[in-house]
Formats: sequence, C-alpha cells, structure tokens
Amino acid sequence: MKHELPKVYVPKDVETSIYEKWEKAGCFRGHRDPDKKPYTIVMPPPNVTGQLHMGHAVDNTQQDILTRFKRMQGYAMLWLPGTDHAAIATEAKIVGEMRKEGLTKQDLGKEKFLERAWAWKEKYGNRIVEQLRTLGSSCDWERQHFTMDEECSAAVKEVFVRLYNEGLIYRGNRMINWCPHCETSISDAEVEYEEKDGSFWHIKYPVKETGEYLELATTRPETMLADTAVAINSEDPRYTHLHGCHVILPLVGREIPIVCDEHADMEKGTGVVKITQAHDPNDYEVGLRHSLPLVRCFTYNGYMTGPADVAEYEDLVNSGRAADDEPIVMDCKKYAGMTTMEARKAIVEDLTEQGLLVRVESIKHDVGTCYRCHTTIEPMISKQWFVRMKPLAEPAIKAVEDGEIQFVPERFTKNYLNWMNNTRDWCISRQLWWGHQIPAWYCDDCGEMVVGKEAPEVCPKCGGRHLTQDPDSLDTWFSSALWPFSTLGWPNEDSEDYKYFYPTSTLVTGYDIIGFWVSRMIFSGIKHTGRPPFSKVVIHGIVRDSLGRKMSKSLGNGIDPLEVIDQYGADALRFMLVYGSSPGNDMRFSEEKITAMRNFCNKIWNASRFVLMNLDVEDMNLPADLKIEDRWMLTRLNGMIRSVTDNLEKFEMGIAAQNLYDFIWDNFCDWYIEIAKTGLNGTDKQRSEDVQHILLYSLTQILKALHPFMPFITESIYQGLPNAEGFLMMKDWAEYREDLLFPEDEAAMEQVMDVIRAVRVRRSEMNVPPSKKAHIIICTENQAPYKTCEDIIQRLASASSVTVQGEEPEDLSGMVSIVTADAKVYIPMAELVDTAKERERIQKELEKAEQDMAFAQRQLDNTDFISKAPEKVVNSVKEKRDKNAALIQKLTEALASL
RNA sequence: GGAAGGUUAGCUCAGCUGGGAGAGCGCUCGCUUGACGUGCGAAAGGUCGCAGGUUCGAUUCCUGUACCUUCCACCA
Repeated sequence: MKHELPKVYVPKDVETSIYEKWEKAGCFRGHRDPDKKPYTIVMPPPNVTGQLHMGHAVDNTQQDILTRFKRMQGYAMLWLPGTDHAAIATEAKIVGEMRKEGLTKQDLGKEKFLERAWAWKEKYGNRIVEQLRTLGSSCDWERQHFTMDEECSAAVKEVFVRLYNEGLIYRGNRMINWCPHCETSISDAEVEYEEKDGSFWHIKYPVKETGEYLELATTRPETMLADTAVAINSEDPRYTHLHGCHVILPLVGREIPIVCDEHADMEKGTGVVKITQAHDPNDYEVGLRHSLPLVRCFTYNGYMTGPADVAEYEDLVNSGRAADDEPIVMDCKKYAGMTTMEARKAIVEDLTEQGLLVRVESIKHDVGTCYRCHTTIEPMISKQWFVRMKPLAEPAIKAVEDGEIQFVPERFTKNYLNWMNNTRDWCISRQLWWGHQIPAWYCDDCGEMVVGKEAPEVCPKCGGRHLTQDPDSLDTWFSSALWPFSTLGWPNEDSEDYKYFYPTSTLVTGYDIIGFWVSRMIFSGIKHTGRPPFSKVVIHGIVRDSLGRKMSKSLGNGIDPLEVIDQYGADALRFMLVYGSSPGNDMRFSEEKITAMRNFCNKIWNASRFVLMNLDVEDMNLPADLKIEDRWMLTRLNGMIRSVTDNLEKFEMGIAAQNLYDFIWDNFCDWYIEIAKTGLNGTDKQRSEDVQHILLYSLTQILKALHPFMPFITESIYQGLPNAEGFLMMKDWAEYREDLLFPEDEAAMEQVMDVIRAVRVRRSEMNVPPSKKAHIIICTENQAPYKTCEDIIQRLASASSVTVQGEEPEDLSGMVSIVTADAKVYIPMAELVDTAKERERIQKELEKAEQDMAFAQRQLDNTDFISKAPEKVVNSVKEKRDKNAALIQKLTEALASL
C-alpha cells in the first residue's frame, strides 16, 4: 500500500478544513479534570476597533505554541479568548465614521449612539475572532468573553463598589490630563510625549509695590489670563526685596501675589515662574501649598472661556469658593471664544504692543499628547474619579520582588517596578458613552451620592425618588485589569472554572503594555482574589518593518498578517514570527524570511511524501536490529526532542524553532533520508521494512515536536499516516527515550560522514560531476563502521565501489588522496591528478593541521592551564592535539607518496 | 535627568551557566542523484563597536566609553 501526496504543499487546501475539524471535535475545550494539573492562559483581548495586525499575530502565535505544547504534555489546558471594548479607541472610530455622515454624538443621542456601538462591536469583534482562527489559535471559543459582557460587567461593579467602600476610590477635583479632541480625561499613562517645535516667550510683569518689572518666560502665554501668582525662590538674592509684594497681571489688570516656592529654580532663566494653578500640574501643586484660588480660562473643548461659561458657574464665583473645589471660571473678554491657539497669537500681539514682550526664543520641547488621537493634552482641573494607588501598589510590588510573579526575560521586572513605584492616583473616569457607566447615583433633590451595584430606589438621605446615574464611564483598562478572574466567574468564588483554573499560569504580552495592563492586573488580582493572577509574564517584542520602523497606519508600512497567511500559509507565518527571535526583543518582518519558512514547510511536506511513498508497513515499531546510521539518527532525534522541550519550558521559542529547523533539514532530510534510500531500495526485504519503521517512527516524533509551531501542516501529514489515530493535536508530546541514545555509534557515524564530506569536497574542487563515479579505497585501523556503511558511502560520495582495508595500496601513482582524522582515502583518477596541485593542496592542509596542533600544544605546555582548567577541557585539548598529530602524519605520508 | 536593550558574515538575526564563532537570505562554483529546483553538493566571507580589568583562557563576566533604539521623569 503506497500513499500519495501532492508534490507541493498548498496550505490553503488544508488549513480551513483542519481547523473546523478540530473545533467540531472539541479539541480546544478546556476540561476541568481532577486528575490533571491545570494550565491557564488568558488571551490579551484584542480591541474591537480593528483587525488583526502583526502584533496580535506574534502574541497569539506564542500563546498557541505554549497552549499546544502544554496540552500535549498532559495538562488540563485552558486558553481563554476574548475581546476588549476599548472605550476611547472604539468611540473615536465610531465618531469618525459618523462624521463622514455629517453626524455628531449629540445629534444621535446616547441611546442611539450605543446601539450603533454595539453593532460595531458585533461586526468587528466577530471579524477579529475569525482572523484569530485563521492563525490556528487553539483557544476555547465557548469560554470567549467580552469586557462589557454580563460577567465582566458584574465584576467591574463589584470591584468599584468594594474599592469605594474601602476608600480606595474617591471623587474630587484634581489636575487631570484632558484631551480637547476626545473631550475626555485620560490617565497619566495615556499621555504620550512628542517632541515639537515651540517658542519660549519672555514677558515682563509690573510689580505693584516697586514699579519695577519682573521678567519671566513661558511656552504657553495664553494661560497667563488665569495666572494666580508669580513664584520666586526664597533663597534668591535678586528678589529678597519683593517678598510679600504683588504683580499686576498684564492684559487682565488683576493683582496677584508674589509667593516664595521651591518650584522656582534660581538656575533657570530669571528664576521667576508664573503660576497658572488650573492649567499646569506643577503650578497646581504650588497653588495647593499657597492656597491660591483656582482660575480656569479654557473650556473643555479647547476654547477660551467667556461670559457664557461664567454664567454657568456664576453661583460658584459669587459664593467665592476656591481651593480644591470647583475652579472659578473667568471671562476672557476680548479673547473669549477664541481657540487656545488663536488666543496665544492675540495675546502675544497685545503684549508686544504694550512693550511687555522682551524676546521670543525658539525651542524644541516634549508636549503631552493623547495616545489615541495625538492631540495636545491640556492639563485641567476637573471633577473625576480616582483610584488611590499607594495601598494597592505595595503588595503588587512585593509579589514581584518576592518572586511570586516572574517576568521573562527577567529584565522587565525593573520596568514593572519602576512603573509601580512611581504611579500616582489613577484617574478612572472618562467622559465617554461607550464603556461601563460609573455605578454612582446622585439625588436630584438633595445631591446625595450613592454608590452601589444597582440603582437605588430612593435617596437614603432625603427619600427622594429621583436619582440620576453619573454620566461618566470607566477607563477601559479598569475592566481589563480584572480579565484573569472576571472571565472565570469571579466574583462568584464558588464558580467551578474559577476554583480550578485560577490563578492562571502564564501571561504572554508585549512590553508596551506592562504599565497599562500587566501592572493593573497584578494589583487587582492580589487585592480582589488574594492571589497574584499569574505566576509568569512572558514578554515579547514588537514586529517592525523590514527597515526596522514601527508598523503604523500613518507610515502605511503595516503588513497584513492575513495577506501573508493567504500567500504563504499560517504555519510559515507562525514559524517566521518565532524562528530566530529571542524573548523581549523586537523582530523585523522580511519577505525573504517568510519565503524561507514557506520553503521549510515544503521541505517537511516532501520529506513526509517520501516516507509515505516508500511505506509498506503500518506501524512504527522500532526494529531490534539497529544499524549504526539508525542509531546515529535516533540519538540525534532524541537530542532534538530534549532540546525543544527544554527550550519551550524556558519560553525560548526561538531556539526551539531553530532546533527543529536544523534537525529536520540537516539530520533527517539531508542525511538520514538519503542514507535510508539504500536500505529501502536494497534486496534485503527485512532491512527495507526496518528502515520504514524507523522513518515512520521518526516522522511521527518530528510531527509531534513541530506541531505547536506548525499545527496545520503537521496535522495534515499526520492524518495521512497509516498509524494515525484521532488528532495529532490531542496526542502525547514527543517522547524522549533514554534507551535510544547511542553516543558511541553517533560518533563513529560522524567519522563515516566525515569521509563522505571529504570526498565530496575533493570532487568538487576537481570539478568532477556526480555522474562520473570512481572507486574509493578507505584505509583505516578502525574498519568496522566504514565496512557496514559501504553502500551508503558509495551512494553519497558518488562512488562506483568502496573498499575498506587496513593497509595502504601498494601503487599510489595516479591516486587522489584524501585525509580525515580517522582515515586515508584514495581514489584512482589518474586522468584528473595534477601532482603539482595535489602537493600544494596537501601542503596547505598540513599547515592548517600544524597550526592547530601548535595551538593545542601551547595550551598544554601552560602549567597554569593544566592545573587550573577543568579536566574535561584539558582532555579535549589533548584529544585535539593527538587528532592533529595523526593527521599530520597521514598528510606527510601522502605528500611523500606523490 | 533615570533606566533598559542593541552593536557578531554583504543584509536580517541566533549564540544556554567563559574553553579558538552559527543560521537564513544574497554571492561564487558544480549538479535533471528515482521526496522536494520552494531542491542537492561545495566554496568564499567575521581582529564578535572601542578601551581597560578579572581569569590559565573573554564574543561570553566586570568597569568605562562611542553610536543606535526604546521606556520613564522633566524642561515654568
């Protein structure tokens, strides 16, 4: 019975149908098996905003490799998938889509907007899930979650209420980062700094008491309208006489104090700083120290405030409240209604006119921008919800310091600790509609605030029946912080999944979201479940383009993984993404690399095709009688399996992939299959069957070890094997067998291979085509391995016949001689021998051998080396010296015989 | 300002706990060898950024330094 496969591997023909079969058979399901150990991975949920990109491809390939490996090793494996609502990103996309139709959020109203958002989620959420399937992701789709589904939302409310009740969530007016484009607050983490060209305006403020002018500089002159003080350093000798004085704010005419504060740096500029408490984070701190009033001159959508805005806050202004309460809104009069940029221009002009502008300096400086829309951030005072970080961060720092959670590679620990140690209170409220609405209600009658999981019936304070929910929603990372347990049934701690699969085992993600996500999962997990949510964090780099640039939409250099899969197959893409990569390091995408991996797929396909074409047997029982070449191959095979296993355990997928590549291409294909041809086509029927058994055994082991990396091609080949049962993906992991290690035979076989290589080199040097066969005489003291391999040598070294003997031929004239460490080889090829050239060549080899021996000898003459180096090393150097000594002797003889 | 990573063949990158450097692609030469030309065989190509130090021995460990990349903080 012979098996046939097409000559070229066509991934498209098999991938979709194999995935469907796996899924239909329930292969991806995670089962709670009390007899097994659980291994859990939660998928970093892709945003529902877009489609699969290379970042997802790396992330999910690595997770799938781990998942398939652990599943085959016999763990109760759960890989839990899902998607993220990505509040700000999704809302921005939908708003953008609406803008094209000439609609705004306000036109639509919240209810209709949310309908639209859910429709969006359905469409794009499903699309990305489909795309993860094409990659081969073996996750449990029946446990798929969405950060805004019922379970996750319940967890969010539970956490919010708990933290609020403990005083770890509070609401208040604080300095926050405001995106005028998205019209929402964002957290410190969501601000990205970009270097931009700017100016430094030097301005003079008149001092009321002395009439002199104080010079100061600012990058944002438009904020001066809301200045509430000017700060100097109390130590500054230039200004001692001004302590307790005031300046008259130009353009506004308001009298503001000169305060002494450490924030004013004597070394910088004139040592004088204007204080705009409401629009600068540092100034805000100064303002708190000096109890300055909060004056706001910007609206939340990027304009200068005017009478209308004041009217809104009239009561506040009239009541004279200040400090940490609502800011006073000023009427910018002439500038009211201008954008901040228009106001900047106008103010600079006016200052110039009044002779108060000293000079303008061009500078480059980093400006905070919104990480989603890259609009310049305005620091603003705003009433928002915050998470008090310090008490949460402490145990999260300890868990990592104590090694309960380990980062791979280890260096990212520092990155994490740096983040955690410096984190400030987390602003969690967003002025967005798409997201978890904050579970807080305000009594319409008395203003009382009620926080709870459900809407209260009546106001607990006044009994009022009308309560309005806080319109703000939560930062998207608030819900993803709970992902490892909210997806497993928490807060129901009796949930079977939660009890069995939590804490999860390994988190695989990119270094770019350690702060955003990893750190928040860690402190949330510890706080709410009492345990770290995972024990290992495996960090990978990002995929760059072939020039090393980050892939981005603006550059248009993104490579679509789906197109790559379409053209080369998912296996080739997956292998490319791990082959030759190392943990935590970025990698480049290149067309050449993906082609190479496609070629590797084809190589595997054809090697399998060869095995199947020659197969009469149906099982893979290894024969009792193993020849030297079989022992060599099996030893190598076991070595590969050991190494791949060890490297996968260490999350060194790049090295594991190389082990597989090298073994399959070099050892298995180039050597063993070529060797096997003599056995398969020989007259010895028993030997032919033995070889078939060995080939089938080896191929099966190879397919198993390769399966996590290349699930499709391995499964598809496996299904064609006569010994196939069920699915490869559900089989046990490749077996490492101590009883199949034969180091001595392996070494002996290497010597035989050395002879083959040496003959090939010589023939190639002399330009002898493979079709021209010649007799080979091998002279050695150690004849046995060569004798048993005569037919192999004949085939692989293009020989007409092979003779192995102890003594050298009597007549050496017309002989080409070749020397290996273990043997001398002669080929009678009189017509090809050029004595002068031969002499030159042997002379060269002799020099090399002499150099090598001298090097070894020098080491051995060094008494320090002999006494201090480990015995193993000394012995290997001795071996090298002896080997070269033998070689020199043989070469000298060969030279003499010419 | 603080921190991390990188610097190895023409290009892109591996290299575990120190014992005379590897792969893919490219280049050169030779091959219709009965799985594969998406292939086979062979060759060329590296003072492992620079300078010190530790060591019998350093691409590997330590210190310093140059250049590149990234993250964090900050620049009124």
